[in-house]
Amino acid sequence: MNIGEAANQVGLPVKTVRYYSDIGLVSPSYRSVSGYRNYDSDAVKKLIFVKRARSFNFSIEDCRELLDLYQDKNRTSSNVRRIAKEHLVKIQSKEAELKNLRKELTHLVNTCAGDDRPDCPIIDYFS
Amino acid sequence: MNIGEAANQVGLPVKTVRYYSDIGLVSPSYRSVSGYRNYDSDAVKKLIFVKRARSFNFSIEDCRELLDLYQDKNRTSSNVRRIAKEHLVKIQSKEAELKNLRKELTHLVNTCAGDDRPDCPIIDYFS
DNA sequence: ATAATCTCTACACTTAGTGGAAGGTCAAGT
DNA sequence: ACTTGACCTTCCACTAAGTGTAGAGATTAT
Repeated sequence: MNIGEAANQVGLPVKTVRYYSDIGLVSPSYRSVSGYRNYDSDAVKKLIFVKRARSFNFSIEDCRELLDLYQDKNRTSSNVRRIAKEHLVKIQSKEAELKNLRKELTHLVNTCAGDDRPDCPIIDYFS
Repeated sequence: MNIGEAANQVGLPVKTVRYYSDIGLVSPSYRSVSGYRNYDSDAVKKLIFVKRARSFNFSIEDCRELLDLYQDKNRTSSNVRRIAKEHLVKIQSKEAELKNLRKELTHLVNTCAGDDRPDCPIIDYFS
């Protein structure tokens, strides 16, 4: 199928599928004589795989590695687990960071009167 | 003082301070004849202000707005509070999203044996 | 005078795409 | 056969917030 239908089936913008093709993440199964990208069901599966992995915030490079493992019949689950765990650590630290930010900012917002006077603890805090 | 000393006092890389100058966020107080940026204590204060606001993940454009309010003696704290609250909403939704990701991924990682066999619930989940 | 350090501008690169321009292709309708 | 419209192609520019590097000029120390 052409890129439009593939993108439609997967639920990604055509532009994104073309981008994945450009960077060699998911290549079309072949090109037509006139240069049209053609995706078979295998390529579509890879696109879906990448879409899911991306929805977990795995980077493109992570996806590349996971995709390799996905296709590798000799893979070991420990490899996949390693990537996932490394990613988990990043997510956890980002989550903790945001939690702190949220707490501090909530406090500042609650302390700020938010009226027509110029006094503002938020500004003061940053100054 | 020159950019190096200013950057040092503020605790930002020289590159970043130069960048802030380039985008007109914090301009040096003047330029020397030879073109060197010169930062007075007022400019340094602005840099510190921006550094703090950035550490709260406020975008550059937010910082621009906050900086305007910081300098505006006729400001109302409600303006500042509005920006902060909008930002807080973004932080909260991002935090919630990461929390979900973390939970799901934790589950997947825990379910995965991580041994030398190819069976992997993480890969399965993405497929 | 010379070497070391500091600064300047300008350009490229990063992530993961998105938007648009200019042009080629394909199927359907007239 | 011709045209229209939808679809496809490549290429370039843009996003956020800087960072890295190159080449050149300025300042400071020896």
